[in-house]
Amino acid sequence: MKTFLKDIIAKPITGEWGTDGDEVNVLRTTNFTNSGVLDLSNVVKRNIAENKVKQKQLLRGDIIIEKSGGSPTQPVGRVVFFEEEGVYLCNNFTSVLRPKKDRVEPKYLHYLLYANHRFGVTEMFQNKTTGIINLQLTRYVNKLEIPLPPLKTQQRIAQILDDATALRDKTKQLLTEYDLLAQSIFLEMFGDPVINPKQWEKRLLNDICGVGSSRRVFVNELVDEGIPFYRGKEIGELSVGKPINPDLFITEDHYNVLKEATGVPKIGHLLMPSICPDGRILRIETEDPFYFKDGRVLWIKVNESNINSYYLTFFLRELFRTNYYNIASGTTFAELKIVALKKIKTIVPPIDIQNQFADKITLIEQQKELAQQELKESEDLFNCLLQKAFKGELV
DNA sequence: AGTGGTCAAAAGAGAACCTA
DNA sequence: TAGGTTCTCTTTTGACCACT
Repeated sequence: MKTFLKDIIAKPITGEWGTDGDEVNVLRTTNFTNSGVLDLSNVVKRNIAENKVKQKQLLRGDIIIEKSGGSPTQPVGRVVFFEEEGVYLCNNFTSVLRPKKDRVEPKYLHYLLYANHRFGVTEMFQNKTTGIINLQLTRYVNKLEIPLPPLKTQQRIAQILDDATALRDKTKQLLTEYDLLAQSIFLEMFGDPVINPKQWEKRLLNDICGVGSSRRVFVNELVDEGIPFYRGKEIGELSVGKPINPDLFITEDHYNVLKEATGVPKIGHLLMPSICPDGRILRIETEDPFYFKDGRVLWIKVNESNINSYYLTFFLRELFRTNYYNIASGTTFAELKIVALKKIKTIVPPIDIQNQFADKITLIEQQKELAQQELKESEDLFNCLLQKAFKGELV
C-alpha cells in the first residue's frame, strides 16, 4: 500500500531564527550529519518568544528536514531524526516533519526520507538558483509517495535498519579506537616528541633522510590518462597509503624522465601536504607508480638504516599535531617550508626499539584492514536494506 | 634550468536575515 | 512564511620571483 507523505505527517513546522541570546537550543544544518543522526557538538542558543517555543518545540520522533543548503555535489533535503530530551527548536533553513504515530512508525519514515535523499529523489524537488539550493517542501510533502505496510511491519523494518546502523557504527568506532591505540602506544614508548622525556638522541631530519619535494610538472604537461599525478589535497586524502581515483595524469615517458632525475616515491617514503596542521602524513604502501606536485607536497625519502619509517610517521604526526604552528611559517597562512622540515630535531631512539614499535603498528594496521573490510560489508548491507525498504520490498 | 619561497587569486565552505 | 544572497573565513593552487 502506498500513501502520500502529507497524509501521514502533521503540517510541517517551520524553523525560527530567534534573536541573540541564550534561552533555547536552536538546531542548524551544521548539526546535520550525512548519516541521519544529529551532531550536538555545536548547538547555538538563541532567544525565542515563549508562544513560539510552545508551538515549535521539537518532540521525540520528529524528523528535521533541510530546506536550504546542499551543494553542487550534494542535493538538499537531508533529514535527521530527533530523539533528545530538553527544549530544542530548529532554524529557518529546516522544517520539522511530525509523523502521525497511529499511521506511521517515525523511525521507518525517517529511513525512507533518508533513502529519498540518498537515492536522489529530493533532487527532483529542488529549486536551483545561482547560489544555494532550496527544497520545494510543499510540493515534496504533497506529491511524495511512500510505501506503507502495516505498522507492525514498519516497526520491524525500522528495527532491521537500526540494527544495521548499529553494526556499521560499531565497526567505525573500532577503527577510531585502533588509531587511538596506535597513538597511545607511541606516546607510551617514546613520550612527547618535543619534551623527549626519555632523553634519546636528537638529530636533524635532513641528516638521516632525504628531504625535499618533487620536480616541477607544468600544467600543460598534464594529460588525460597515464601515470596518476596527485596534488597536495589528494596526498592528504591518501591516508592509508593507497591510491585514490586520480584526476590528473602525466605520460609514461615523462614519468620515466622524472624517475631518472629525482627518483620516485617508494614504499616507506613519507609524503605530506605542506599545509597540514592536523598531521596528515602518508607512508607510501603501494608500488603502483604515481608522481605529485612540487612545492605543496613534501617528500621524505626515509633511509631505513637510520630510522624506521613507521616510527618516523608517528613521530612527525604527533609533532605536527601539537606544534605545527611553531614550525610552519608564512604571511597569508602557515605553511611548512622544506628548510623548516629539514631542521626538525628528530628523536632517534635505538633502532631495535623503533622496530618493536613498528611491529606493533603493523599488527594494528592488519586489524584495521580487517575492520575496514567489515565496515565496507556492513555499509553494503545497510545500503542494500535501505534500498529494499525504499522500494517497498523489505516486507 | 632547476628549486625553493612567497603572494594572492580562486575556490570552497559555512553562517547569518531580510523582504515580498 | 517561503525563498533568495552575501559575507567571511579557510583552503587550495597557479604564478612569479629569487637564488643557486
